[in-house]
Amino acid sequence: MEKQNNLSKNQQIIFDLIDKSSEPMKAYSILFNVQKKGIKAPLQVYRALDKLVKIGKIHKIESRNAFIACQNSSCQISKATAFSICESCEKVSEISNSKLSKYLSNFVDEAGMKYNKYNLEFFGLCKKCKST
Amino acid sequence: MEKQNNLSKNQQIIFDLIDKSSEPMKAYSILFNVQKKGIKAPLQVYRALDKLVKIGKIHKIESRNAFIACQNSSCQISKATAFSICESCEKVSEISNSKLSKYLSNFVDEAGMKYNKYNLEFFGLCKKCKST
DNA sequence: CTTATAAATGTTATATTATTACATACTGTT
DNA sequence: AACAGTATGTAATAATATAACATTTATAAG
Ligand SMILES: [Zn+2]
Ligand SMILES: [Zn+2]
Ligand SMILES: [Zn+2]
Ligand SMILES: [Zn+2]
Repeated sequence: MEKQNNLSKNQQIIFDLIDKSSEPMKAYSILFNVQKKGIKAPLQVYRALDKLVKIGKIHKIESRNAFIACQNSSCQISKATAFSICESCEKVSEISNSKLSKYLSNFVDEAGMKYNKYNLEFFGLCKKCKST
Repeated sequence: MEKQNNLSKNQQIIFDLIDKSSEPMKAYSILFNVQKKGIKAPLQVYRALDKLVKIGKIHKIESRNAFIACQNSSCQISKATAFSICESCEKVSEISNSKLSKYLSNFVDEAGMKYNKYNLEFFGLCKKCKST
């Protein structure tokens, strides 16, 4: 049986906004967009973001300080994330490649250490930007 | 022939500090530590950091907003970085594993796209923290 | 229903990280 | 000397994130 994770009011408002956005959203942009719904302070946004990240509904793009909805219903664990980022238009997509995730999840470093979590960000030019 | 990259005064001061630090340093901690050497403003620090990152002498640990000296003289390109981060003691090491870097540099996503740059951060418990 | 506990909220203030804007100086090349 | 590129100095401000404290709501047990 799956874990239930019903979102609270603020969490739902903020998740809906991020989920319908076509690009990663920054915390203060989120704040601006939900003020009409009664969320007035940064902390209310950050608290919801923290929770949503923890349960894997969204991910943080660390190099951009921005948040994107999980595109990959199976990575609710939020422990193994990979993204492609266009350095020209800033388009971000979540990479869902089982070979890659297996390779990284099973990676053992020179000291024999295994990791329970990783975040990978690839940078390059997206199709559209490459062709122009 | 290699590119020369002589560091300027501020760049050298800041690189030396980061290089001799046993842990990643944050920008304002760097600022505090170099004030006696005449570097007084955040911008002076950030400018030196930008340059040092660009030439690959240091790397930014994105998830920590901190900077670490490159441990791997061969990655001066600063385009292919991988780190292990202990979630308990925050120890960070640069991973130098040619199989991993080849795998990631050659990675092609589902859309056939190749990337010229990546950053990978692994999280877990270091040896010391695991044993306690 | 009552009590206990954890999770979520509201609010103010503040800390931390990073950039804009503008003036000046240094370095190497022609 | 003139030029271009890089680096510096300084002040102000923007953008990102957390601390502290009071209150409320949801969940589960007794
Ligand atoms: Zn995901
Ligand atoms: Zn693009
Ligand atoms: Zn390196
Ligand atoms: Zn540790």
